Amino acid sequence: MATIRDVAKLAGVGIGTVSRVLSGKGAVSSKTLLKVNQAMEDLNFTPSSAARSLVSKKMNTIGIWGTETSGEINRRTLREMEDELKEFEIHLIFADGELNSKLNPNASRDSFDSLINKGCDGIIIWGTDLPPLEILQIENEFPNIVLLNNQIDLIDDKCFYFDHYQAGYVCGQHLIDKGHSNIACITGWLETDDGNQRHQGFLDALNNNNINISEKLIFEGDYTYRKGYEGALVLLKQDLPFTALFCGNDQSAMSAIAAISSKGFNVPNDISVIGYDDMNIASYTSPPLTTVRIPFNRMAVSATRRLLNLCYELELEINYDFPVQLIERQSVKNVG
Amino acid sequence: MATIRDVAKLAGVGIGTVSRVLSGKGAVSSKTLLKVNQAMEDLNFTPSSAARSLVSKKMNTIGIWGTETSGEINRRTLREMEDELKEFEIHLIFADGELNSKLNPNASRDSFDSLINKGCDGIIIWGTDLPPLEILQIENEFPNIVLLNNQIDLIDDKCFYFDHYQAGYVCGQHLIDKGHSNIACITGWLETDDGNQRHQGFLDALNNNNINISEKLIFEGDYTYRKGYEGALVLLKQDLPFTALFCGNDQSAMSAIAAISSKGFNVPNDISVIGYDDMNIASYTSPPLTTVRIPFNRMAVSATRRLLNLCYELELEINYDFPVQLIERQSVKNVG
DNA sequence: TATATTATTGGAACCGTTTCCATTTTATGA
DNA sequence: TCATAAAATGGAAACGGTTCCAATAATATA
Repeated sequence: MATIRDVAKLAGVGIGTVSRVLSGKGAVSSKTLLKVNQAMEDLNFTPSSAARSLVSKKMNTIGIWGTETSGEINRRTLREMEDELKEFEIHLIFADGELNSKLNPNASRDSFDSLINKGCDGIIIWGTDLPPLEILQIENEFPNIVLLNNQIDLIDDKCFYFDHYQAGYVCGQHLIDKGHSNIACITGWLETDDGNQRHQGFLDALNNNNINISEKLIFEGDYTYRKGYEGALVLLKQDLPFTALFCGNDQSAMSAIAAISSKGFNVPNDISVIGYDDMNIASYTSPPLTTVRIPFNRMAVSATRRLLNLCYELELEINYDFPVQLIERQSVKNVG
Repeated sequence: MATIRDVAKLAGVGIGTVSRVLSGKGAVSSKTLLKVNQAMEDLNFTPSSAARSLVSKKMNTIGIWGTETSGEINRRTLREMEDELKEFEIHLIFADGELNSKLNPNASRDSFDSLINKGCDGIIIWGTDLPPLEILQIENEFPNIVLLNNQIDLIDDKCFYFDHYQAGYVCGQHLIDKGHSNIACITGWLETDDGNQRHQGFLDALNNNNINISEKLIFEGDYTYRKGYEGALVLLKQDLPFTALFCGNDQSAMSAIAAISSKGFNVPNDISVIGYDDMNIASYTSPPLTTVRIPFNRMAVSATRRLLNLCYELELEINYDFPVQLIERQSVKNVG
């Protein structure tokens, strides 16, 4: 591997000159420029990123940590974040926590620390797996962090999140607007804040419209296909009829539809179903899914930019407001 | 940030001693060990990975490149690969090529090169976006690569792939075994080798059983939900009746089912559908999807290990054989 | 006790950049 | 033509580790 000294020797110049050519900063005469470029080409020179990092104290790498980095919608997001980084020649390093971080907090924290030890310039903390106090503590000695899908008042300017309460409310209101009053629900994962918020918003929409929902028609899910399917079967077994079902995410909505169909009911004629997320596939389920679109990508891009600003003294434009949008397809029927 | 010299000074020892403690190699007396560890703790010392890389010429980072890194099944895989690396404190860096690499080969190659420039110790090339000749050329000057879902004879020991022909054959045979003889098909993306192979296997199964398939009942898809949906509608419009449909992947199978249902037909009573991949959701579609399971994770883990062996002179056990498995659920009906 | 081994230790040299400053070259103006 | 300012250049020092070897301390052996 050729070094800057090899290049300098071949071009007959000093190493300072080569460095100047490399960085494009500092005066270099045009004929020197030519010689140096030629030498670089001849030697197939690539600057060592390790040496650069050593002196610049920048790794040009940011980490992303969390357990929410699975699932289709999230992967799509990752790609957009990468695009945002590409321009600045920053790379993305992953460290997923354990899948069940609550059960094994040490392993999670270890994988987080590995990102710091690696020397990442900044870290995106995705989700709510770390307790707020621990995050504040981290932020104190390592300020280059940004929270995605999480909120802590003291560092609100580093937090990017949705109004899940609002989105849940919109879903509840939509079902009511369509004339439903016997409504069931398969919640998201209530251990998570956002799962709770969307549930609360949904509940309050019913409340404000003086619609009661029986405890028996609330099934506690966890965002998985499995729980969606199970949940729908359980709800169907109650002797309380319902005409509409709100699901905590599209995945449970899809498998709930499958369960409902398997029992001989029709969606939306017998039961309307509304999802949450607007995954790619939501347009192609049978029937196509009415759902609420969470502009996750735009949010992730803003979080990425905020971190870029933090790490590299940039001033990229960022956004803190991510309005939610109801997408009407065919899984909710008007029972006016 | 404390350096090794700070630690040495505080502990009252030489830097060589600190380095020995750090690496655990070389003799250190027990009381010195104690002093040094204490000093490290007091100073909150973390060795600089840049400095380490500079001298060791190892980045402890491997890259993963390709356009196939989206979609549910693949993200799941990524997590397993990470797990494999964690043990050796290696991190994973991403560089997705452009989504349409064929349309924009330069951008793809750029993102690949960025991984090399970054100094990754090795690279996993995922998919068939790079022409074989180009890969061989790369391998020549940068031997630490491994191919996932791609095969090139000359470097077969670095290639990890399935027998998609075999899997396609299994699907065709299964439909025939179930008594179907009027069969339609929504292919995978035929621009890709694996898309072609599974299609060819499928066709040969029909051929060997003396079953004809009309050109009109072959719809060229591309693995997306959209094409699955469109394709099913197009096939339904032909005046050729069919009782079974083979889809190039589960995603198109799912949306094909949605399209078929939307036209008032029932799966599997009117039309049987068989998918390909066995995604998570395949158990929760309506009806649950009969499909062929591709043990992608196991393959990816082997590829990762092969690369680990290549980069760090390890001898992890690897596997080149990944048999495919038919998963019978309820989307294929016996028309005995 | 003197000598040969072996265990520990310190630190110079090096890895490949960037930064900075002193020096040399070139251009400018009177 | 000469003084002066501006442009271009070379290279030492620094970044923070690892490696290696010479020096010293501890232990074993005769």
